[in-house]
Amino acid sequence: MREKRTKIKHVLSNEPLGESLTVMGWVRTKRASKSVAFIALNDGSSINNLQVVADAEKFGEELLRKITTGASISATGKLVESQGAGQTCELVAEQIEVFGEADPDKYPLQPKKHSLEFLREIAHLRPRTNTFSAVMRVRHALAFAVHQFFNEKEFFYINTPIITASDAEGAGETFHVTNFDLANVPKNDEGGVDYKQDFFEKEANLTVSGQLEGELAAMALSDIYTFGPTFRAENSNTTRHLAEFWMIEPEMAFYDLKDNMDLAEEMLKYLVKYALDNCADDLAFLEKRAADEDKNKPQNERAEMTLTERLRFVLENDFERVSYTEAIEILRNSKPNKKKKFSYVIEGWGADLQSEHERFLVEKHFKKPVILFDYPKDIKAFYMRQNDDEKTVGAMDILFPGIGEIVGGSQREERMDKLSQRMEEMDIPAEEMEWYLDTRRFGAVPHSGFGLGFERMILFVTGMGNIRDVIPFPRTPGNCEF
RNA sequence: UCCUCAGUAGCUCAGUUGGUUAGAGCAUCUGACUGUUAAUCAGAGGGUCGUUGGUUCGAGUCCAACCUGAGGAGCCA
Repeated sequence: MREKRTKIKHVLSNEPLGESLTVMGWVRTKRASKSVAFIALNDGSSINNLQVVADAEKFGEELLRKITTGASISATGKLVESQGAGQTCELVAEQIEVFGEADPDKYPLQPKKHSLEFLREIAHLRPRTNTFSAVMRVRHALAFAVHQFFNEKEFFYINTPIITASDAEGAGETFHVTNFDLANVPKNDEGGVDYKQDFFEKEANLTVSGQLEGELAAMALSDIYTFGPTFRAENSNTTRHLAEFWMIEPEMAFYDLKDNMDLAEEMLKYLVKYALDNCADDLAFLEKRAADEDKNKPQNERAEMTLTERLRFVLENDFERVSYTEAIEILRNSKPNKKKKFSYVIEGWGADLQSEHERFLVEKHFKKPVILFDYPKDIKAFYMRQNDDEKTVGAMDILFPGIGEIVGGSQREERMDKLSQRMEEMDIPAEEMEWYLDTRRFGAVPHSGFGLGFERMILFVTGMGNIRDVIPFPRTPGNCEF
């Protein structure tokens, strides 16, 4: 029988000096001299390692040889005050068991800095690095905080389908779901694909948003949220797009656009605060990592604030709320616009904002998170509520420095006539969406909701630069390994 | 998908205007060292220079195509 193990996090925080205990984990490095070996052991419970001291004579060359970077061991011994600098306590091993060796000639992780690009190629091993274990712990904390936030607000967590049949949501290219033998796809009389013979007897795809189903639930439970995977078959190759990502989509009955913005801002701040309160060690590590990386950049590209300063700044300041119309005026009168520094010069009202414009507003003009609202209806989705000016809809996007759009939402059009008119104008096939339209036919109420890109949030909180490094196994065009 | 840049040892990189046997640091291995902190010191092994084709007496270096990666744009969360 093995002794019960203690997680290293608790060993380091409680420091039960003099007690005998067992720890288990993976070896980060081993430093050996003739008489004694020092093993830096990490079990993922914390960014910090526990130093295990192994007497060379006691354990012998054969055992110590197996203890290499990446090997997994169990060590039992007494926790004592450390004789060396660098740690306050250490475990003097009386017993060591090697669970699994890691051939040093083949194990790709070394006790040195690796590039994020290299680690992406070994995504199955990268959680064993400081950076990725820290990111994953923060990711967990944020996911937990999402549920806690909504639970405190008496929202209900609902699960919307991952496989859907309607392609009418207009949120981008979809992945098809089929049971067909692709080498021999059944055809109908017109020569098209005969979906009647497929598993669902109709065309099906992976969801691009849980919003429409979320609205159905909100029309009964008042306040709901979804938190699930989302799929977009867009050929996007950027630091902030994934083909498979996680999205949080609250939907609230009786909320207007302002209520919606209030909730989104409160939620983002709650998540940031939760991370600051609960992930201090990991954030300190990530802050240092980001600062080191910054040193390699030219002066003008370096961050003005450290990671935690940035998080506190978001927490302590109101987001700037500006209407699309005001934003266009600001942009039109801005220096880069007048000097034609923008690739897309703002001529007038109605233009879609390019990311250079969003960056200008967030990073140069306001220097804080910005909520843009009341967009022209022609550049937004069919379900957004039409304003009385007949030009704009009650949409809102939250823009974060360095990330861009982190939240996109709107007040939904609850008036049947307005909605069906808009659907017709935008060629949305109503016959596929009767179930959705029923919410407008029966007991329609004003309601609102938004979508928060979970990985984009993690990007902001961890200070990482590429969305592929904040999800364990990223799916992007041409990449579906692991 | 478009634009730009990159691909040299396990990793991170250097390699002059094309010119003999392609280098460094780290990692690995061997040895030294009574407590180290990405330990230190000494030595060793390790390369079809992304792929294919071309120019040339001669290509890591020049040209073309392709592959892979990164950054930016678009799409968006």
